[in-house]
Amino acid sequence: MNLFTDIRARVLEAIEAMQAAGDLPEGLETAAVTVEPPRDALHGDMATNAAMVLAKPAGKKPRDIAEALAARLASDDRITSAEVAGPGFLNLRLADGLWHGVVRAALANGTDYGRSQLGQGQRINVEYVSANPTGPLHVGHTRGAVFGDALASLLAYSGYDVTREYYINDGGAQVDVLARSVYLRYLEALGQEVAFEDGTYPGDYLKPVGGALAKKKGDAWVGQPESVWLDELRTYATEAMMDLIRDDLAALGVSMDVFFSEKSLYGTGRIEEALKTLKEKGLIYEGVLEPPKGKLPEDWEPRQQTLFRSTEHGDDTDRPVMKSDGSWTYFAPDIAYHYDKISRGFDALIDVFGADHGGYVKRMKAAVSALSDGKVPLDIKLTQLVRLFKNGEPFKMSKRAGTFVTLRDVVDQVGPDVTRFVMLTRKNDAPLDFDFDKVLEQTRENPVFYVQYAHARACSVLRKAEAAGIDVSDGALGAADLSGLAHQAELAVARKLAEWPRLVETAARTHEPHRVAFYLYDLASEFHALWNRGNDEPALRFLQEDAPATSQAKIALVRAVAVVISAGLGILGVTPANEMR
RNA sequence: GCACCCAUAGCUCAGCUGGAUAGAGCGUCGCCCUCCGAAGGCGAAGGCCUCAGGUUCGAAUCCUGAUGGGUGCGCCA
Repeated sequence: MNLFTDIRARVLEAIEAMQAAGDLPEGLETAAVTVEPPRDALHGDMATNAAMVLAKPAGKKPRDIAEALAARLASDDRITSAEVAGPGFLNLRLADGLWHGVVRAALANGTDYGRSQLGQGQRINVEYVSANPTGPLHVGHTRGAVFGDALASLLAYSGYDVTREYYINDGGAQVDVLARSVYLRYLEALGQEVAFEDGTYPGDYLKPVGGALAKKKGDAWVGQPESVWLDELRTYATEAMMDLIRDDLAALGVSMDVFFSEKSLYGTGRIEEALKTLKEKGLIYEGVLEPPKGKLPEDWEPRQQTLFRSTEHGDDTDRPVMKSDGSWTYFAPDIAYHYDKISRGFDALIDVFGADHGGYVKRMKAAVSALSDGKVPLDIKLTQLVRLFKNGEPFKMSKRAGTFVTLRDVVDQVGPDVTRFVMLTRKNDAPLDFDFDKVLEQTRENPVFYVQYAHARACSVLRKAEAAGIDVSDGALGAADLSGLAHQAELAVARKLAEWPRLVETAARTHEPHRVAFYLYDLASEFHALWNRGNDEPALRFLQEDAPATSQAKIALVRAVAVVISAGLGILGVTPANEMR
C-alpha cells in the first residue's frame, strides 16, 4: 500500500474526467505528473505538479487547470481541501481516515508494509566484496560488503529476484605469491627459520594455514622445488583464505548466494568464447595503443596487442585483452565473467567496487553493453574510502606498524549492527569517517543509537500497555477504533509512515540504501518528538488512564512505528533493539 | 595531459533523480523532568548551495566552461 500512488491515481482519474468533459485535450502525456509531500508541511499533506506539467501541451494557463482540477478533487471525500498555490501547485489535505489507514496497513502487513513490486520479479545480480583471496578482509572491504548486502536486500524488498555474488580473483599471480607465503609458514611450522622478502605476504594470519599444512603433509615438501608443491598449494591456500573470508563475512552477517571462481574461466575455453563473441561483432583487433598524453611511463614503447574496441561502447580508449607475451590481461577474464552472468539470464547487473577501481567502470560497461547488445544494463557503484578515527583523532593504517585494521577488528570492537548502520549513513560516493568511540556513544548525534532507542522506547510502551491489560496484538490493534488518533502531532508521525513505501522505491531505483538509514533517523526523530510532547500535554501520552480504547488507538501508532523501523533495519541488516542497556 | 567522483551553515552531512521561503546533527545562546525512560524534547542565531554562462513556467539538482580536492590512467589483479 502506497498512499502517494493511490492519490496520484486519483489525480490522473480527475484529469481523464476533464478530458472527457472537454476541459483538457485528449492524448496528454501524464508520466511527469507527480504527487509528493510538499517541502513545507504547512502547504498541506500532498502536492501535485499536474497543472504545471500539462499547461504547455494543453495550451492553457497552469492556474486555470489547477482550479478546475481542484474542484473535481474536492468532491472526493478522502480529500478535505485542494488549494492552488504558487505557479500552479495543487496542495491537497487528506482526511484523517487515510492516515489511520496507513497505521492499519503497517499493522496488517508487518515488516512487509513498504514492500513493492517495482522490480516485477526481474532477475538482478549484485556482485560485491570480491576481495582477492590473499588475506582477511579490511575496513575498505567492510564498507563494500555492507553496501552491497544492503542494496541486495533493498532490491529484494522491492520485488527483484536477487543473486548475491562474490568473484574470487584466484587466477592471477597474487595466488602464486600467496602459495609461496604459505610454504614459508609451512617450513616455519616445522621448525625452520624463514624470511619474508618483498613479494611475499608476511601476515600472521597465514601461520595457522602453514601449521595445518605441516600436520597434513609432514615434511614431504621440505626442500622440494616449486614444481612439486605450487599447484596443490595454490588451491589449498586459496581455499583456506576463502574460509577465512567467509567467516569474516558471516561475522558481519553477510552471506553470498554464489562464489564464482576466476580460475574456472582459464583452460576451459570460456575466455576464448567470450572474446569470440566480441570478435564476431568486429570489436577485437590487433593494434598498437596511442601513448597516454602528458608524462610517459619511463619504459613506454609501442607494443602490438590484442585490443577490445571499447570506444565503440562509450570508453575513452580501446583496452588490451592480451599481453604482448600472449597471456591474458586481467580484463579478459573479467569480460568472460560478465559474459557468464549475462548467459545466466540476468536482466540487470550491479557491480560494487572500491573507489580505486573507478578507472574500470567505462570499460566494464562497454564490455557488458557489447556482449549483451545493450540489453543488460550494468550499474557500477563505487564505495569511497573509510577514514578511521579514535576519539576524534585520525587513525592511520599501516601494515608495518601492526595497525592494519581488519573487518574483524571493527566487528569485534563495535559489533555487526553498529558497523553496518554507520557504514550506511553516508552516500556510497562520499568518503566515510568511522570513529570507534563515537559510534558507541549513546547520544542523539549517533544515528545508530538514536534509531535503536526509538524502537526500544516503542517496545517499552507496548510492554507497559500489555501490563495494563490492553490487548497489543497486531490483530487487536489493527481492528481498533483509531478515531482517538486525531492530534496533528500524532498524524505527523503517521504521515512519516506513509512515506515509507515511497522512500523504498526511490532508494531501490537509485541503488542508494543510505536513504533508508536517513529515513529511519527522521522517523525516529518524529517519534521522539511526539513522545516528549506527552510531558507537556497529557492528552498526547500513549497510555491514557481509564481510557483503554483511546490508549489502544495510540498504541497502534506506536506499534506501526516499531514495525517500520524494524522493516528498515531489516533491509540494512541491523537487528532492532527491544530495550537499551 | 586525459577520464571518473566530489564541492551545500563555523564543523560533519541530507536534499526524495527539475518544484514553493534550501534541511538535520554538532558547536554557540535560551528553555523543558512531582509527568509512559531527559540516553530525550522545544526554540534562536547561522546560507551568493565554489564561480560564470546556458536550457525553461521553475535549477542546489540538467548542460557547457572555470577553480579547488580525491581516485585512477598499455604486460597489477
